Amino acid sequence: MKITSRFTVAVHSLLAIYVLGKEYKMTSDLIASSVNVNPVVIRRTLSSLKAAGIIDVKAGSGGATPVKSADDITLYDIYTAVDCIDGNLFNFHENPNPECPVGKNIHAVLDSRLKDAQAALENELESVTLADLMKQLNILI
Amino acid sequence: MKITSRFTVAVHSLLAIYVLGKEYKMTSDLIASSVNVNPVVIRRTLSSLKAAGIIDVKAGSGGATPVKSADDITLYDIYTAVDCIDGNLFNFHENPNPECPVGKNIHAVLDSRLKDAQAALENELESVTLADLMKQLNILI
DNA sequence: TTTGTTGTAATGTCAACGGTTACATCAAAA
DNA sequence: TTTTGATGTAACCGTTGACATTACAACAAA
Repeated sequence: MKITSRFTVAVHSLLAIYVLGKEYKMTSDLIASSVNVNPVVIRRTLSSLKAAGIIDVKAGSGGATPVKSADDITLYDIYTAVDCIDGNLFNFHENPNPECPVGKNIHAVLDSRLKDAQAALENELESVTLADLMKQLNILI
Repeated sequence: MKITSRFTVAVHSLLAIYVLGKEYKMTSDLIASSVNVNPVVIRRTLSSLKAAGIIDVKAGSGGATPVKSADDITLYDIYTAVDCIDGNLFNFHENPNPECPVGKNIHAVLDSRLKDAQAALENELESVTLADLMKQLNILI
């Protein structure tokens, strides 16, 4: 099972907006042609990023523009903005048998371990900003 | 998106086998009644764990038994045994546009960050053994 | 008012998961 | 040797979520 590509699409879109936005009007069509997905997918992504206060999108006249500073946007912010995961990364089987000593205590034993693992992932995402990626990207361009 | 419950089902099953195995014959039916899923789901899980060399399952006479020491089984071992993920945790959109400066370099910029995040998750799973969980469980029983 | 764009609903396809039935295979006890 | 109780596995189903796509209303600026 994988984390939805909405996440990498969102990161890609933001890089496009923040890096190319001065030169071009960043419409959903233009971004879509860079990411190589349907423009509607981009509009949905931008809608989430807008709701999270990361960018602004102009209906009518068109174009997405930065709101937050790239230094203040972490990969974790993007990951939560596009709703990769609704709470728990790990699925847990429902209704373990409370009559069984293992079933009765499985949550007590396992829950915190799963939370720790998820937290490790999310902390790592938290440690990277969009500005970090832009620095790297500007060297390559 | 979530990591399949095969993982927590496998951990639950192993705890049952390692903790209750001395007292009971651990058949797929018995484990299924503790986990509260269909016995076939358990048989599939046990089959994976057997292929990974963690347990032995006796066809015919029935019952699952430990092979590896609980100290030598990490949550990561279980996670890989049941194939939660086939390589990359993060899905990446295919074919970003190589004509675009962002599309051309998105992998160079993002891949290592995603790998780091995934590694953080997996290292955390690697740091917990089945024996750790058994210790906790035995206190609660 | 025309034009280009965004917002969003609706629909279709596809893959994965988990549930379930069915049955062949197997090993040990009777 | 037959019976019994398990496992191994194929087959099929229903559900869910992702992503693609079409369609069109709403909108803002030229």
